[in-house]
Amino acid sequence: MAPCPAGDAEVRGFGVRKRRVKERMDDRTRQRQPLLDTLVGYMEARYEHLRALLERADTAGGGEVITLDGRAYERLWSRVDERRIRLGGKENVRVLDQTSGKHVNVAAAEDAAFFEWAIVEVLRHTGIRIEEALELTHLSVRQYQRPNGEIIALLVIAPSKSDRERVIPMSAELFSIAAAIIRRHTQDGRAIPLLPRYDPHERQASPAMPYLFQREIGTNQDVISPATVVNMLRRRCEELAERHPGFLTTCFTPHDFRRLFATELVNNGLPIHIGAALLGHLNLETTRGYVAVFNEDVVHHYQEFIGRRRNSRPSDEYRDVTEQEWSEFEEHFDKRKVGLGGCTRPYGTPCRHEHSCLRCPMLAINPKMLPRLDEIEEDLLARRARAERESWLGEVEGIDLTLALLRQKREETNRLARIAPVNLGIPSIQPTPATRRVRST
DNA sequence: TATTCATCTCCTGGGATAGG
DNA sequence: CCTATCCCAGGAGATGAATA
Repeated sequence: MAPCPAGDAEVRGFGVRKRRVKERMDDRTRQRQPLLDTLVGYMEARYEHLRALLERADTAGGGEVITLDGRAYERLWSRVDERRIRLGGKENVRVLDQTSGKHVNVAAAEDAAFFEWAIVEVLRHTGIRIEEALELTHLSVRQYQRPNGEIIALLVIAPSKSDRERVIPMSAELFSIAAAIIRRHTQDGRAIPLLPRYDPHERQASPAMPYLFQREIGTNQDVISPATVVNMLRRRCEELAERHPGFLTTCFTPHDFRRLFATELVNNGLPIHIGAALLGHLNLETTRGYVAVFNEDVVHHYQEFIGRRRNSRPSDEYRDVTEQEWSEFEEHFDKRKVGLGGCTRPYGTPCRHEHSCLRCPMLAINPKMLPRLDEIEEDLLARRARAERESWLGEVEGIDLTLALLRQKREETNRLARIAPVNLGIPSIQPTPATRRVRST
């Protein structure tokens, strides 16, 4: 098609309309940003509540009333349950929620709540598109070894919009979520079931793969569909609206987490081209479009970044990430060294759990840290013996506490190592320039 | 602007349950 | 054991946003 001449009536007003659309999306993100923590907290609390309820209702007899977090539930028992047991199965754990008067299948509700929590966590920690999230498989969780021997967990995102796969380093939180999903699927010692997934865009089913977001609905094992996630988020936001007025007019969609992720990254000082690599954008303008929410901040960061780069390489603005920049990004991990090993939280994000390294999930999952734990234990035992000789009672108590945590950590590490991809025969990868660089066109 | 893709919405079907 | 009903996930078309 021939290009339209400037001033053509057909394109007049197009720029204005684009700006209005952009303003609407920015406003959407601004509205949701302060609500994110509430939503995340609610999802987590809801899962914890149902998990505890399942634990207690499972052992309760029919008619027994269970009180949990101020809510009363009556354990139900029906003829169907007896029939299921007679047929060699297990009864459904159902309760009557005495507050709402509704029947709840606790086992199903707990399972749903787990995956609801997990998908929200994955979306907000990775900023990936909903389809990419649902396409994550066991094989997407990889590791690669830095030249210094350190292992970094990576998430391989299959392409959905562009045709290039991308690899993003996993934060401690993200890895613990992935491990929780894998652990849930493999808790009875079986591998993650291989399932085909229907792709609504391609209109065809994929080959059978160990999808992470799959669950049992009735007798069917199915991969969770995008519509399910949308509906789930709407239901949860509606529930929250009863207590939190902010949710009365605001509902989250999966894509909102992506906008929030992009905004947070850039506001935390991550160079925009690395942000683009993490988000899988081919064009920096796209990333800028996502994050130009807090305008002054972003413009400031962006100008500063462009300015620095102009000084060193005046004529080459939209270039690939250089080896040096990428190493700098990687070296950031080295700056996060703590007593017991390495903390691989994302670039530019502060740790909210200061002095809690022993309980940090990232520290537990790296089996390479085990010999180091042994060394530390020896050291602690020696210090304890001395403290005891000198009758420093407070010190002995403190060391005992640390020792207990350390042993718990070791046990956890061994347990996780059995299910973590590290030991599942998944090959390590060295990312090639093709998989780790920003492409600017 | 053209094209691709995300989201919404409505319909269908299957599982769970209660009651006969 | 059968059937009615409810609930919810999945499928697919429609609509509009995102992207190149």
